[in-house]
Amino acid sequence: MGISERKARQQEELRQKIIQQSWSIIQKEGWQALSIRRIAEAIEYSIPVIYKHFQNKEAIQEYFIKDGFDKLTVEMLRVQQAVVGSEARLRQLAYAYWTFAASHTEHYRIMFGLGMPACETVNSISEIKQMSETMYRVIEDVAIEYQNGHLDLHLKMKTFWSILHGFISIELLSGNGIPDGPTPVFTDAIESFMFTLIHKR
Amino acid sequence: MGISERKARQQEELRQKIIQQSWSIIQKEGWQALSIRRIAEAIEYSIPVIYKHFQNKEAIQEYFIKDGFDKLTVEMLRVQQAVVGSEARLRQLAYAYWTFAASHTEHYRIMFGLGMPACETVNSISEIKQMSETMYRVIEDVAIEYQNGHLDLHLKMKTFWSILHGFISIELLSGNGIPDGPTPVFTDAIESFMFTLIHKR
DNA sequence: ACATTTAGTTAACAGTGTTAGCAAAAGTAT
DNA sequence: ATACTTTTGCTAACACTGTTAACTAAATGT
Repeated sequence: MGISERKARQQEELRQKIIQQSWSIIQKEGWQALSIRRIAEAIEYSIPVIYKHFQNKEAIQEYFIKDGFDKLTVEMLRVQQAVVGSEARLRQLAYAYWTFAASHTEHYRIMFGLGMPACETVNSISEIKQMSETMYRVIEDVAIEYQNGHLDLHLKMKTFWSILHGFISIELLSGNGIPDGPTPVFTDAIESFMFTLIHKR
Repeated sequence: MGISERKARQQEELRQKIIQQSWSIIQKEGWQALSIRRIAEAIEYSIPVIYKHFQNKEAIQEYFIKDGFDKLTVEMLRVQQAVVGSEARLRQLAYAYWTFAASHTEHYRIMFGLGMPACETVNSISEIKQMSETMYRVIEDVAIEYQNGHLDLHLKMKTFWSILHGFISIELLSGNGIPDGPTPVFTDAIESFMFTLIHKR
């Protein structure tokens, strides 16, 4: 009875084909250019088959948002392995975030564009939760190491994320794309933030 | 020869009607719901007349973006009159920014959504320039008062704006709308920033 | 061999931005 | 007042968009 397995496999392949062809269109011509018809043409199937794999176009966007946060989380965790010390790890986290936005700008735009699929809040998307929890843990490590565990670390995390995203959005606004490496202003802000984590007052 | 004046006046009225009806649709049903046909219906004219006043839909969006930055600038300047002292004025500026985003959330979304009309960079939109220059001057006043004029104030301004926008975007992400008044985390971040402006090191 | 499920199709609906071509009204000149 | 010109606005269409109902043909189960 390997038949249904094969079918399931083929369906999964088709789903992947939808995803990868969609991504190819997005990379070449931007999210704007992605339409159901273009996808159908690219995968060489008729339009309605797409709706067998994604409830609607919003679901495709949602997939890429989740995928983006997944990749960002993986990247954050990866760079940490290369370095020891909670402080250095937090720095690395910030740079990984910047680098992700700089090298996957279109993806970053989709993730944070005003088009956040309605109903769902940030807490209901587990991929975002994972990302922010990864952030939280690294911040926590720094605070604990310097005996500042009494700080409201969730608020600290919010602040950290706001700084990261803030700088990147303003950079995005200026049109010239995001510089490859973190700018001095950015690293300066990160250092300032770390200062508030490390030193009591 | 008051005829052509009257015509110009009527055309201007029609343009205003397009703007105000568009805004009414946006407020009631969001930017998503705004279509040329809906506007045409609302102003009780046929579709092509809209193209006499705006080159295309993007131009309408651009109008609202500029309008938004104008209003934000006005608001920033207004709140400053109520208070004396460069430090207090910078604080007021930050609160005005927050309040604008909180009370005109849809407008703020349009202004910063990934849909920034292409070609134009932040420097080519004079309304954005005005806003950021208003910001700059207040920051400059603080720096000068504390004899920190040697700082790169353009970078300081970028940092300030990044903080403001960063916090608001993250707040927007969480879905529950922006709290009416600035949150403690936000004011804390603003105070930290002002600290770096005031104290030498 | 027959019935049933499933995969995939065509064709349509209702909506979008945009524009070419035309009619009518308004203004100008004789 | 008549003829001409410009302005103003409309109808109708084009080329798209997301989405779905209804159908065919193939694959599977009995």
